[in-house]
Amino acid sequence: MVSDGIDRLGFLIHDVQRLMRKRFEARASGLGLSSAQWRLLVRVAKEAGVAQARLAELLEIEPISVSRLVDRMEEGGWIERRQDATDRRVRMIFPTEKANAAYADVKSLAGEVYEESLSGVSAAERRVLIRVLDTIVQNLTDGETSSLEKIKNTEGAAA
Amino acid sequence: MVSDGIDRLGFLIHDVQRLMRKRFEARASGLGLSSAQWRLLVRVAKEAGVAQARLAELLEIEPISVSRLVDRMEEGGWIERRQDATDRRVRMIFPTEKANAAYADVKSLAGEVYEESLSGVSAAERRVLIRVLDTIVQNLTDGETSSLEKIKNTEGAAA
DNA sequence: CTTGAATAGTAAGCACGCTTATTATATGTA
DNA sequence: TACATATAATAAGCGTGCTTACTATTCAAG
Repeated sequence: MVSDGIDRLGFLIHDVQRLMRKRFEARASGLGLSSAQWRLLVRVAKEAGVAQARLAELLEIEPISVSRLVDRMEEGGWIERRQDATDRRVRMIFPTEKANAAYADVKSLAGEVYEESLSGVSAAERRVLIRVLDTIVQNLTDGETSSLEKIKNTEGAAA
Repeated sequence: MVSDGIDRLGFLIHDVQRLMRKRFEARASGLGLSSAQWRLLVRVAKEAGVAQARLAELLEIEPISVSRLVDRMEEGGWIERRQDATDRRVRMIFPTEKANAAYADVKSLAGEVYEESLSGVSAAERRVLIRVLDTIVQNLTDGETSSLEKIKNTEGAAA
């Protein structure tokens, strides 16, 4: 137990997240999509017309962060804001044709990054990895379940 | 293989990193140390007098990021810049007494966050987790080994 | 209907990462 | 020695997250 490596968990997770994001963005740089934009796009693709506030819940970031992310993605031609007819406070978000066209490409690109990441890792180890990461998310989400409990986050996300 | 969850790896890693950072910073908020500052402090504690450029290598961030992080940490009274006598370009970084005093506390605090994260995860699963994460770091670090190969990153980091 | 609370979105300003460019200093070679 | 190159640190400006505070709009209670 002296050196099980758990004391490096934070550094490890941080490094893995950083390296995966970096590699993804290097691959996707030709498209002009960052990983944050890709995460948002996945949600919008599955739920066209979603309101920004709902996106903030789904992505678990603050509404203001969605606001500015959507600003840049609208400028980039990835999404489109439309007024809701019945509630004038709401901006509905739709993917553009450009986004729909890029979707499959970027998804398979993300898959490539995952495969490169997991080179030399057995199927059994992969299952443990995913299960443990799911557990960590659950453990750390308890206690701030207020706005999250209603989110069905388990329907296969793509990246 | 249809639904092994690997297609969620990026999202999972991202979520875990975000949640762990958030919880750590909530705990450490009383001290005024962010997780980025804590990472830097761990390095400086082990290698007092290290140059900023070396810190950038160790932390695997850009020198300019170190520069501004060090600015804020100097303002916060965590570290101190000193001129190198033999090379006037170099600023050597030293931890302050305040940093040394807080070190053990923050380290055990980080350990608490890890334990909360891994609640319900067996010792065997923890070993797999750490080993797989190490493998991912290795897989994704290959090919950009230019400035990293000389870094002994394996001497037990604390958080 | 009117008023007060809740909700959707944005603004301003900060932390921490980045790229690109600049300044100061060392170093290696003609 | 002198000049070209390399290195250490910083500046400027951007992306993506945050907190706090604001406006516009809707909804609920009286």
